[in-house]
Amino acid sequence: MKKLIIKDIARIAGVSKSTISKVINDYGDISNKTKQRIKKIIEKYNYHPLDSAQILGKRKSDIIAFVTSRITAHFTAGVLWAIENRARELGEYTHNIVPYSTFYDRKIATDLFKKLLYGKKIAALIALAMDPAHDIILQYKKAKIPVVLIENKMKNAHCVNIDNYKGGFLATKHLIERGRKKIGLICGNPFKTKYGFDYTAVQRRAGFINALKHHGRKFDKKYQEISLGYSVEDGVNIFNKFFFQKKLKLDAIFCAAGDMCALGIMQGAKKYGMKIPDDLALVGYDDQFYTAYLFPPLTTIRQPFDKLGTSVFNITLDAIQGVIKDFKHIEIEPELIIRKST
Amino acid sequence: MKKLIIKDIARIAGVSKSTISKVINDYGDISNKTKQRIKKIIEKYNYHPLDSAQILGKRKSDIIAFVTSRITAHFTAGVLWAIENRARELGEYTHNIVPYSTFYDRKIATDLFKKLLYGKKIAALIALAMDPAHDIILQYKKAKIPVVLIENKMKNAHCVNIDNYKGGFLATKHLIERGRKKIGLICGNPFKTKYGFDYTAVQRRAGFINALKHHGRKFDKKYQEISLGYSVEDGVNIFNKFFFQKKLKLDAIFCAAGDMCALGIMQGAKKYGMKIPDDLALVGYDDQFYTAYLFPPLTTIRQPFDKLGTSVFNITLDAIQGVIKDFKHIEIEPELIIRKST
DNA sequence: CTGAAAGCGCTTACAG
DNA sequence: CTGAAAGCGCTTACAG
Repeated sequence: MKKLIIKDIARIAGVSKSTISKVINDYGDISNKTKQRIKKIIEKYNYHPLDSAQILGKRKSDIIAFVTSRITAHFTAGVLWAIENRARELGEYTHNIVPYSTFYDRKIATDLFKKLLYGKKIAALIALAMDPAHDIILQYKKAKIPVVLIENKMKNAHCVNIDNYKGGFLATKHLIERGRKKIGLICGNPFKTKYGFDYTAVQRRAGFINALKHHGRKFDKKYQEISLGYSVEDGVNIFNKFFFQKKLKLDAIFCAAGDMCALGIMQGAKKYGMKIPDDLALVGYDDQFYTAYLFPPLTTIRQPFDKLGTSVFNITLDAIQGVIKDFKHIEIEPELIIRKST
Repeated sequence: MKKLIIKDIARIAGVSKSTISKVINDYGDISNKTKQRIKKIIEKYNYHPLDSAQILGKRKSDIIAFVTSRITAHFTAGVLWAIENRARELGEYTHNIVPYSTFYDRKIATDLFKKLLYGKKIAALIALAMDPAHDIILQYKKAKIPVVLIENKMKNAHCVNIDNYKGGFLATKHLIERGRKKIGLICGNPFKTKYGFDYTAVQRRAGFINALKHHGRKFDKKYQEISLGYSVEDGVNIFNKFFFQKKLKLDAIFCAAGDMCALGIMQGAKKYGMKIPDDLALVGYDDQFYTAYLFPPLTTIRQPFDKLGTSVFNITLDAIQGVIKDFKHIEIEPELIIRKST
């Protein structure tokens, strides 16, 4: 059984290829009778138009590319799932949202952005925690392909963030209100380097510093450590740095570098007999599912994936359809989840 | 700046489109000089062939589809990442492995399998924990598109599994050797229903039962509970069922339904003052990263993602290239990770 | 080693 | 409301 093509279906239905094409694409100017008849034939013969031929014919594709360093990372996976679900809900672009990993490699990312633009004619680009060159963003703009950035903020692109500043502020305020005096901060790299920097770290740190100020306290650099790996191991190392190298007497830590890193702090505390929250209050970031089941359960900042995904997908659709004039910049509210660690 | 097409590059280089095409595809019969010269021009002008035109021209695509219920689920994400990395290592099909979620919906899955076959001309299909109809597998066979199944076993397809029987056996044997007398089993649905069944549950359960037999014990149905959600909540409920409804005096549980469910058992034990492992030994399944950091750290069965990913990708490549004659059935060894919960 | 021409399977103005 | 024909941007026998 050879694969059927549009010509075959046309012959079977006794009409022209044009007519079949119009039915496939649901164009208006076909009599309802013909349309229904042909739809049945398509169904019966299990005909599927070859999408590369469609793309070539239409001079554009329906593909929305979703680019990030690692599509299977926790936060990313949550966002992607939310976007896919939103797409499915709306019945638009289901199975046409194609995820790409760049393996944390700038060169791969740059090449990919170009390939998607010139070699795929994608309908839109969604990029999570990526830092594309301005030049590339401009090429997309010229080609009229919308770019939606998550966890970053740039000109000539739509940007959706979970308000990281607010997350930092909320966490810190909470620790202050719990009566904590010496609060350590752990965050990703907030400084610009040639390899890029972590936009969320900048924001969360600013929230931390401003919450202190707001309560009449000063930020002391000594109380800050940077985690590049966001890992449990980083947490353990930083615990040692705080308490044994620097010999600080912290009574709280805000781990803006995420729950995994906070888990490392818990390991350290456990090992040296420090009680959480009595001796040390701890706030994480992300609300990874297992944090609710730790002993003690971890207070943390929840990032509302669903809202984020919905917002991103809505903007992407609007941008593709040209409904939006200006570039949108959206901040989504994070949520403080209070548990027993504070 | 309009997008450049092959004609433009041909004009710029002063050669024919055929020649450009041959350079792009690295066909042999081009003088090295010309080849190098044209490569430079392609680079300089940032030319990217439109892949849908290539697919149409070549009458086949380079896309390997990766289909599963939810590409962002824990196990899936691990496997996908391993496959992507293997592809990248080999420099083959990078960014051409396209993941699709079927949202746990059989109809969506069936439609997708057909669309990929007829509408995409994919090079191969990898499906994880999917249960496609035999009929569909046959359609792929006829079209000579290789199908590689992970976590399932069917005729006319290559199958790669992590030996779930062995995982069940190892876990149970370990508990017996720790001197446990009354061992409960929690697993996914091992029974065939019209919605399909969980192949891994069947295997792990068989391993459990046989390990008992092997040590002169009998399997008692009373000691078995089924988790359909693999969730913490399921674990909590089953804990109550075992100890309060059935009033069993278990001294061990093998939670073949995964670490999350085992986490639920730990919650239950914590709540009612049962000490792990003293009162109750516990073995999970999956070795999700956080299990090492629980109190106590969880003994569990590790599923070697990397080996699995590598094996799957190698088979897929071989099958595409037609190097394999028969359908391969591979079992990968799981690993018992002993921690403090047993 | 290189090029002219036909073909891949669709879509889309345009004419009727 | 329907169809003939040109076009999308590639590849590929084939001829030279």
